[in-house]
Amino acid sequence: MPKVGMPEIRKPQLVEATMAAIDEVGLAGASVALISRKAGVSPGIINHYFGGKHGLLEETMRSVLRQLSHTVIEHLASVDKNDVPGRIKAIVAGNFDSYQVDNKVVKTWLSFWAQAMHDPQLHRLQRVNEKRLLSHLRHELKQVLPTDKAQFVAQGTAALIDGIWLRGALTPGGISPTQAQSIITDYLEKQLAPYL
Amino acid sequence: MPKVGMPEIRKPQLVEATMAAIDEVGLAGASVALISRKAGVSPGIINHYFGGKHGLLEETMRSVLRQLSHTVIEHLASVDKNDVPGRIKAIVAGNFDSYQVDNKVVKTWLSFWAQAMHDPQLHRLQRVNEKRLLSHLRHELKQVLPTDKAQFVAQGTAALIDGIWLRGALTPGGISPTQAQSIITDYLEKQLAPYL
Amino acid sequence: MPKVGMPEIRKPQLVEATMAAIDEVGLAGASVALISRKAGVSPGIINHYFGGKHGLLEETMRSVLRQLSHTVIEHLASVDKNDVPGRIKAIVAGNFDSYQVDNKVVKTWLSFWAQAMHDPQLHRLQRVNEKRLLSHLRHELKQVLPTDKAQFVAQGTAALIDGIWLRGALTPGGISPTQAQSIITDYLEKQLAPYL
Amino acid sequence: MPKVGMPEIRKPQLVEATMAAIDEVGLAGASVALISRKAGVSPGIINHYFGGKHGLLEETMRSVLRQLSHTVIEHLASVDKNDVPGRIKAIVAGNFDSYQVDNKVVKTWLSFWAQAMHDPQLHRLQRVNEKRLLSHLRHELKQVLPTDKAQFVAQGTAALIDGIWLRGALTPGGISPTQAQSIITDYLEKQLAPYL
DNA sequence: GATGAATGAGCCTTCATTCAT
DNA sequence: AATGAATGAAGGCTCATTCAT
Repeated sequence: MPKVGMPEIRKPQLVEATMAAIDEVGLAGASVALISRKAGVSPGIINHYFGGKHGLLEETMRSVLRQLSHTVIEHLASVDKNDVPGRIKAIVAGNFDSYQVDNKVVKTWLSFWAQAMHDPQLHRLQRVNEKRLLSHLRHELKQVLPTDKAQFVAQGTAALIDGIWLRGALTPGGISPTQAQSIITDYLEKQLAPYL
Repeated sequence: MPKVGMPEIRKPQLVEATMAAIDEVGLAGASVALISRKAGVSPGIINHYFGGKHGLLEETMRSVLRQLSHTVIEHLASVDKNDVPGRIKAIVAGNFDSYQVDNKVVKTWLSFWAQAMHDPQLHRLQRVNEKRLLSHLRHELKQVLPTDKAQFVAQGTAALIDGIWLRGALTPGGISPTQAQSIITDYLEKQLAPYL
Repeated sequence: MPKVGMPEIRKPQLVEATMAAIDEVGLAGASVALISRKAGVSPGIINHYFGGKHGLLEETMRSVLRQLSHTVIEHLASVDKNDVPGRIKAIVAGNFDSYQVDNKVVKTWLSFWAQAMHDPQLHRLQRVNEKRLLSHLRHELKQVLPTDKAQFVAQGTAALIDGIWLRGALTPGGISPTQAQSIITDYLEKQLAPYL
Repeated sequence: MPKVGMPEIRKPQLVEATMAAIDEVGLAGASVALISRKAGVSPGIINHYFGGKHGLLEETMRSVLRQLSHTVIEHLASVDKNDVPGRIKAIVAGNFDSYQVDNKVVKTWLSFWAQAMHDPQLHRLQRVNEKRLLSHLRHELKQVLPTDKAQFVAQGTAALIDGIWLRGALTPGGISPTQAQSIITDYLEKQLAPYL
C-alpha cells in the first residue's frame, strides 16, 4: 500500500528548498544535490516528482507567481471597486507585500528573470506575469483616464514597481516597501490629479 | 621578441565574444570553450589574459559599465550646466543610448545583475554603478529642488530607468528608447513643474 | 532502497587500482581517469567515496601503513616476550614481508614518501609510521641495552631497514628479503653481543 | 654578433632554479613557468637550452650527482691510501657534506629517486650513482676484508647512508651529519675490528 | 639569443540523471 | 515511494611546448 498524498507534501517541500538554495548560493549553485539535501530527501526524487531539475525550477517560478497573484487579489478584495486610486495602491501594495520582498523570494525572482531570457518556458511565465500587472493597472486606470493615457500611466507604474524592486534586490537592506509606496503613490497622484 | 600589443587586441576581442555568448546561450551556458571559440582563440588564453573565467566576466561587466559612463558623460557634455531638465534628459538618454539597448548588452547586464547577488566583486561594481546614476541625478536636481525632494525624485527617476530597462529585457522587440524617454520626461515635468 | 554495502566493496577496489596505477605509470601519471578505468568504475565515483583524488591517495597510503602495522604485529605475536633478538628479527621480518616487498607496494610507498615532503597530511602519516618503527625497536632493545644505547641501535636498525628498502626500490630484481635480514641480523648480533 | 658563453651562464642558473622550485613546491608543482620565473628568464628558453622540461630535469639530477661525486673525491684526496677506516669515513663524510644535506638538495634527490622508478633515463643515472657508492666502499673494504665480507659490509654501509638520509628527508630538522657519522662509524668499527 | 603570446591536450571535479534495490 | 550508488559528459584550469617576432 503506497503512501498517499505524498506528492502534495513533497512538492512544496522541494519548491521551498529550491528557493532556500537560490537564496544561499544563487541559481547557478543550486544543484539537485544541494536542493534535495535541504529538503531532506534523496536527489533521485526530484526526477520522480518533477521529471527533472527543469521541472522543479519551473514549478518554483510558478509558485512565486501564484503567490504574487493571490496577494494582489487579496489586497484588491478589500477595496471598493470604484476607488481607483485605492485599487491601484492595493496592486502596488500587493507587489511589495512582506512575502514578495522576502530576500529569498526576491533573489529567486531575479534569478529566474535573467534565466528566462534563454529559457522559453520561463520566458512565457514571466511574460504572462508582466502582462498581468500591466493589464490590472490599465483596467483600473481606464475608469478615470482616457485609454491612451491609461496605458501610458500603467507602463510608468509597472516600470516603477519593477525598477524599485530591481534596485532593491542588490541593496544590502533589501527593499523598503514604505519608500516604494511613497514614490509610486506620488507618481499616481500627479498623474491622476487633473482627472479627479 | 614576442608579438607586442596583443593584450590590447585580445582583451576587447574576448570581452566582445563573452557578450555574444551570453546573448546567445545565457551566462550559464557561456562556457570558456564557447567564448574562446567565438573569439577564434584557444581556451587557454582566457587564463593567460584574465587569470580565469571570473576575471573575464568581471572585465566584461566593467566594460559595459565603462561604456555607459562614457555615453552619459558625452550626452551631458553638450547640455548647458544650468539647463536642469535638459541635463537630466541627457542622463536618461545616455542610459537608453543605442549601445545600451543593444540586445546583447541588455542580456549581459541583466545576467550580471542576477549573478551579482552571489558574487561580491560583481556586487561591488553593480553598487557603484547604481549609486553613480542616483548621484548624477541628485546632483542636477538639487539645483532646482530642495535636498529631500531631489533625493526623492532621483530615486523615482532611477527606478523608472531601471524598470523600463528590466521590462524591456524580456520584451521580444526589446527596449523602445522613445517610449522610455517619454515616460520619464513626463515624470520629470510633473515633478519639476512647481519649482520652475 | 539503494545497493547497500557498496562502500566496503568500492573503497578497497579503488585503493588497489591506485597502487596498480602508481606501479605502472608513477604517482604523477596516476590520473583519476586511469585509476577509475583500472577499477572498472566511472571517474566520478572517486569523489563520491573519497571526496576527491587527494582523499583516495591518503586512503591508499593509510592502507599500506595499516598493512605494515598488521604484519609486524602478527610477526611479533608468535615470538616470546623475552626473546629480544627474536622480537627484533620479527619486526624486521614484518618490514620485509612478501606484501611489503611487492613491487607495487614499494613503488607506492616511495612515491608517497617523496610526495609527503610537500603534503602536510601525507607527511603526518609518514612521520607516525617512522616513529612507530623506531618506538617498536627501542621498546625491545631497552630490555637488554641501556636507554642511550637502545636509542642508538634502534636508529641504526631503522636506517638499515629503510636504506635496504630504498635501494631495493630501484633495483631491477626488487628487494631481497633474505639478504636484508642477513645484513640486519648481523648488525644486531654485533650490537647485542656484549650484553647477552 | 651573438652573445657568447650564454649557455654556460644560463644552464646552471636554470638548474639552480629547478632545485629551488622543487624545494618549494615539489617536483609535481615545479612547472616550467615557475622555474623560468625563478631564474628570471622566459619559459621558452628551457626548450632552447635543454630541448624540453625533461632535459632540464635530467641535467639537474646530473648536477646533483656530479656534486656528490666531487665532494666524495675531495674528501678521499686528503686521506692516506692505506688508511681503510679513514677512507671509508671520508666516503661517508662526503655523503653527508653540507651541500648534500642542504634541504633543497635532499628534496630534489628524493623527488628524482621516486621519479626514477618510472623514467628510464633518471633510472640509469640513479643506478650508476648507487653502484658507484657500493663500488667505492667495496674497493676500500677489500683491502682488509675477504671479498664476500667486503661486499656484505659495503651493502650494509650503503644502506645505512641511504636509510639515514631517507629518514632525515622527512624529519623537520633535516639530517644530522654528526649522528649519521656516529652510527656508521660504529657499524664499521664492529665490522672491521676482527680484521685489524 | 630571447621573448611571451598562443596552443590544445589533459587534468580534477561537478552535476543531472538513471536504475537496482 | 524512495533511496543513493553509479554514470559520463562537460566544466574550468594547468601546462609543456611552439613560433612569430
